[in-house]
Amino acid sequence: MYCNNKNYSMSNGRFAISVHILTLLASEPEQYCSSEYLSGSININPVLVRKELVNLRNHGLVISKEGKTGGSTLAKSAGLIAMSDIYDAVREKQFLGKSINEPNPACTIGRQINQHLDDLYRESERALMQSLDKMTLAEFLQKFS
Amino acid sequence: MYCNNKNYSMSNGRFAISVHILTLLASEPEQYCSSEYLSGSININPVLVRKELVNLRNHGLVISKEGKTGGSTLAKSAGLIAMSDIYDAVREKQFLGKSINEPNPACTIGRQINQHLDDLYRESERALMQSLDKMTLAEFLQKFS
DNA sequence: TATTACTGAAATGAAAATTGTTACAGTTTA
DNA sequence: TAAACTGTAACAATTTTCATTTCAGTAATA
Repeated sequence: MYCNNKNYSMSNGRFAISVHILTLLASEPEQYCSSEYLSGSININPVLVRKELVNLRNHGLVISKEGKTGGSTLAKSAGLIAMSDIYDAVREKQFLGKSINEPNPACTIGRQINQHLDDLYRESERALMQSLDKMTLAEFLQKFS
Repeated sequence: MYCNNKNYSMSNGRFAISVHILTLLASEPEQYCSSEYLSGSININPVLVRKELVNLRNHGLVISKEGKTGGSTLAKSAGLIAMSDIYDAVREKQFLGKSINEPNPACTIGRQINQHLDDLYRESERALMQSLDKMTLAEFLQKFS
């Protein structure tokens, strides 16, 4: 849908942070939550929250409003957002990673390994996505008592 | 089986590097390959290769021999090594990651999110492993012409 | 219309993680 | 004893991640 390959490299906290943001928004439907409020629960800097919100917005998961009383809210019902949508929004590069350096093209193995890793990753990421398809944000929220 | 949580944090190139190492070893059965040779194909520092070999050895995937004519070789037939075994060897922490900071325990969502993320990760990682189970190192090697 | 409370975004810095390098003791072969 | 390796530590360089500051722009509202 949209891809901002600017600064991030799919990795650490981004999925967790986006899930956290969206869960908070889902728990306060009809409300616009400020980045300050969100960052208070996640315990990270509000500017980072706003950066994640840019991405979630670009992927059609949240809507933001500027100005006083501004903030963010879910762009659609939590029942219509799957965990795989969130994964898809934060995903970049290949989830199992590649070596930073180019393998040796003079070597039979080195010359082809990235192609074959790509194939393997594609297949296993598909399995991962299928699993993440099974839970919606609404179902995830229900776990919180 | 074994876990060396010393310096690494499951992430980027390690899976790819370990697959590369093992593919090279599988392509030269009956031989002990030096870390120099392996690093030449991967295009990384031989010391890094030796560090990965420590891990693969600890997980029972390779055997190494010291001294002149030393090097490493597969500990078992490539047909008996699944990609999931390699994933398992390099895996650490949670593959989708957590925020570095502790979420706010005073918040209903913050207090429980890590527990629920754990559950989600466990389930989706199981799906990933099942997918990686399907290919052996021998099958992977066959793709190289 | 001035104030307040937000977002959006850039720029910069600090901290952490990753990768590279050097060095050298120990092992085995010949 | 020399040569060619492994094993490992220590440290440097690089890259990535996360935090902070700052400020322009927007919208509500008193």
